[in-house]
Formats: sequence, C-alpha cells, structure tokens
Amino acid sequence: MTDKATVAPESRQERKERTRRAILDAALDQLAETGFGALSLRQLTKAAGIVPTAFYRHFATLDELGLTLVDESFVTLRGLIREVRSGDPAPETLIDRSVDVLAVQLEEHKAHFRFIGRERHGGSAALRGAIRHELDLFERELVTDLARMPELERWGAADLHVLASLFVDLMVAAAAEIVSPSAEQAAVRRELVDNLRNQARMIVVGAAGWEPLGG
Amino acid sequence: MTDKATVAPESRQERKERTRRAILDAALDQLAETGFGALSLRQLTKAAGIVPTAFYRHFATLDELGLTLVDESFVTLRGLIREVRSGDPAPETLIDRSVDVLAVQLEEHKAHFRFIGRERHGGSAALRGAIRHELDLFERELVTDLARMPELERWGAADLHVLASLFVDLMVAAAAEIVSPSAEQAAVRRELVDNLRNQARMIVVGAAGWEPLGG
DNA sequence: AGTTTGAGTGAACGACTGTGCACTCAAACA
DNA sequence: TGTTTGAGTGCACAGTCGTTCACTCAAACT
Repeated sequence: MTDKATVAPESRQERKERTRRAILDAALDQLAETGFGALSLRQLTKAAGIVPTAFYRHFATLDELGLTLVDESFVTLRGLIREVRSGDPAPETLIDRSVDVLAVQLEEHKAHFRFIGRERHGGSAALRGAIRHELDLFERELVTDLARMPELERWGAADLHVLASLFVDLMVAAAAEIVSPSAEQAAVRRELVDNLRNQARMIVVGAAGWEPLGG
Repeated sequence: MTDKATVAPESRQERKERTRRAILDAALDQLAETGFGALSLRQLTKAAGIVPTAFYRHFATLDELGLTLVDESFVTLRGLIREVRSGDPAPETLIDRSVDVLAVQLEEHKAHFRFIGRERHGGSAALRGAIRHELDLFERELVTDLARMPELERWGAADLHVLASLFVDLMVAAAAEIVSPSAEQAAVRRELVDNLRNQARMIVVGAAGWEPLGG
C-alpha cells in the first residue's frame, strides 16, 4: 500500500466545500455560547483549522456568514414540515406526530434551531430581518396547509393567520427552550416536549370552537 | 440670583444614584442595537458620561449589570400584572384590558421588554438562567391567579401550567416582536397587537373547551 | 510542458477591548 | 477644623479585534 491509498484524493472544489463546512460548523458551535454579534472571526477560523484571512475566500463579510446560516437553518425547518406532511393528515394524530418529529429534529439539528431561537430577537438588524422574512414565509406555507383542512373550510385569511402564527410562535419558543444548554437533561427536555404537546392540544381545542372573525 | 440657586444641591448618595441610573440607561440604550455579549464597557461608560474605570464603583462586573437589568425589567413586568389585576376580573373584558395594558407598558418601558426578549435566549448562561428563573416565578403567579377563577375550578396543576405557560410564551414572543426596531411604524405595531389579542382569544376558547388532564 | 487560477499563509496595521493602579478633591464625619 | 471616605480621573498594560497585502504552491486548464 502506498500513501496514495490512505490519503483521500480531493479535488479543488471538494476541498473548498470542506473548508466552507468547517467554517459553518465552527460558527454554529461557537454560537451555542455567544450571540452572533459577539462572534470572533479569529476564534472561528482557528476552530475551523484555517488562518483568519482565509475566511474571506468563502464569505465577503461576517454578516454574509450569518445569512448563510439563516438559509441553512430554514432548509432544516422545511425538511421538518415536509416530514410531517408526508404522513397521515388526520387531525387526531397530526399533533402528536408533529411534536414527535420536532423533538427528533431538534436533537439532530440542535445548532440550527438554537441559532434561530437566539438570533430571532437577539441578532443584528440584518439577521433579524432575514429570520423574520423566513418565518413569515414559513407561516404562509402553514396557512395554505391549514386552508386545505375540511374542518377549517369556513375560515377566512385572518382566522388562519391567527392560528398559524400561534403555532409558529409556540414552536419557535419551545424549540429555543428545548435546545437551550440549560435543558441538557433528558428529563427536563421531555417535560418541555410534553408541555408543548399539551399547549398545541389546547390551541386545537380553541380552533375547534373558534367563531370565524367577521369581515 | 447666585449660581447656588441654579445648581442642584446634590448629596453624595444622590450623585452616585444618578450615575448608576445613567449607566443602566446607557446600557439599555446600547442593548437596542447589540446583544449583551457584544456590549462594550468603554462605549457604555462614554454614553453614561464617565470614565471606563468608574464603572467598577457601581458594578463588580458586566454580568452584574446584566443581572440588575433583569431585576429591573421584571419589576416593570410585575407592575404590568398588578395594573391588570386591579381592574374588573370578569373574563370577558380581561383579555382586552390585559392586551391594552401590555400595549401601553410596551411603549413606556420599551427597553426593558426588548432586553428580556433579546437575552431570554440570546444572552450568556447566567443571564438566560436569571430570566428563566424570573419567568418561572411569573408563570407561577399567573397560575395562582388562574386557579382563583371559578371557571377553572376543576383544573389540576398540570392544566393550569399548560394555560399559564401558553400565555407567558405568547406574551414574551409578542412583546419582543412589538418592541423590535422593525416594528417602529404605528400601523405595524397595531397589527401585531391585534393579532396578539386574537391569539389570546383563541387560547381562551381552547381553555373553555378543555377537558382537564387525568392524573 | 507551460501557464493560469485560487485556497490558504503569515506578517503587519490601527483601533479597540477590559482592567489595574495611583491620583484628585469634594462631601461626610470626628 | 482636621481627617476620612469614596466617586470619578488619567495613564498604562497586555490582549484581541477585523482587514490589507504580497506571498506560496498545488490543482486545473491550454
């Protein structure tokens, strides 16, 4: 065996992509402890295994890194609803499955949800704006999903907006809480998930008895 | 008229308190644009009109400043529920009044609510812990208030927790959104307040139809 | 085989960070 | 009236910060 066999043959593109991922991962890692505004390019690049200046080969500025993380995080979020949507659409099982899927995804993409939860209100104006925009899109998707449900046939856009925003607000708040470092213990996390499930149920009861807004 | 008449006679304590307030106000001001982790002691003290080292006459560390702001902010929050509680306890008018009071308080103590909203998930571990603790206390107070309502007589502790946490989560999320710099326009803010009102109503409908959890 | 490309390097920049220490000087106290 | 106290000052310190620039050197193309 020559050395060639053990060393991974890497194209220029592959290597660049690998470094880029290393930067993104290092950022997500560092953002678990500090806000984006307190992010240090030097610590970041050191953790990624490159020299500070090499960062600029991948991103024009730190803000661009942040926006990329927003995009990436919402790809994760969309994967979540796609998974929920691919199952049984019966309202009875929908909540439980949604919460279960969320719990699993929170575990697998902890850093993404933590990032959104942290920077949603904590970040710079640009970051908050980007997250706000993505969440609006997300809510709109949820509205069209809800509009398809026969139970909500008589609802207007305003009613659907109330319910959808309720779900989104609740989910983001719960997600941020659950992935928080203070909820490391499985028992604490389980209790938070259980509470989220009950909250969602109570909202569904409210939706069932809701008298559509006039207008 | 001598100069004595125009210069406020200030005791040593008064002067210290005034400087302390200047520091706290400068911090709240600066925290509208950056997270607490990115707070600069030098900019802070410059805005407060003192030299950097003078800060340490008032706080042992920046973290202590943060904890003081948490305390202060929750004093504001308690003032809010006290005002709500002092009015008509009839459930029909309670929501509207609560939301109205919140809207007014958000305007008057914008910085406090912005601080809580930002650092709840965004801050350092110490800050998050302190806010988490205060919010827990706040929720517990809400639970005892709810427990007194005749409509919820049959509810257990778990049910009350679900409802109370729903209200608290919703209020904090909405407050953070409403005081956000991106909601500067009155029309946007009004729409957010209206949506909060409807969300609260939907939750109340859910509570009315809620079947208490077995246990 | 020769040339071009571009990710990563390393030194240097000016500015900014939190904090320690010796100081002033007016208010508070004896 | 003399002494003590302590909020605020000014300098200095050792770091860290983001960003620039000219560079290397291997992969990719001609």
